[in-house]
Amino acid sequence: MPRPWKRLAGTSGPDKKGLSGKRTKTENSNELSALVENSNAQTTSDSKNHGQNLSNYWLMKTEPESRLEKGVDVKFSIEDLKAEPEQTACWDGVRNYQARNFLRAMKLEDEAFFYHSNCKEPGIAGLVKIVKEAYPDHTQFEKNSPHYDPSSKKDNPKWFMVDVQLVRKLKRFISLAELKTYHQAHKTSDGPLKNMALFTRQRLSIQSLTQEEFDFILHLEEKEAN
DNA sequence: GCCAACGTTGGC
DNA sequence: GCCAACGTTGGC
Repeated sequence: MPRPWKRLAGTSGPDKKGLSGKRTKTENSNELSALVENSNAQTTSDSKNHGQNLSNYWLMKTEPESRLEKGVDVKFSIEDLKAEPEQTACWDGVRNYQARNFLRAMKLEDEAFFYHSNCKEPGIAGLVKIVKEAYPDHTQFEKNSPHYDPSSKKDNPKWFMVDVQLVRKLKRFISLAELKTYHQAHKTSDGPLKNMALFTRQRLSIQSLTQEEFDFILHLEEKEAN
């Protein structure tokens, strides 16, 4: 899959409109995954939201260090997001169906962890929220974009993006190494991170989290780093 | 529709 | 920079 990064919001004026997410407190992520996972559905199956207002939780990977792809720097760190107008950016460049389907399942105000990948210190740097639901990713039509997709047609776009806004940086950086320690421990203790997608769906750039996973990770910022 | 070859992701 | 994991492609 393509990279997760995104790039500026400038090109796409974020707007807001709204709705709320859903999520039942049971296995959400699993059921959500089941709904969303492999379908290539094109139409925006308008949200399967039974009128609940439960939120979904996500993890979105981005590369905080410079790397050129087709001559274009794909770097996008939490500091880059912070520097954007309204601290908002569009999340372009996702070129994997499963990740795309998650993007399309995101609802306004859903929260996501902002994850730094492919870098010196991988891990969760901050919290963002969805401020614009899925709409076509314009970079798929741009020949000079590293994410140009000649097979995608304007009247039937393949790839989508959302806009995210910084909520805040976490009080401390939560490294992949730390999360992995918990993941390993939880596999035997039946703890909240035992099935975390970061470890079980290694290469997925957009992942969904259960409420338990989200809450557990968020509470880690209050503790000392291991 | 199988599956080998190939390309990408991303930690280390 | 290496390379394991795993998604995608395309021949058959």
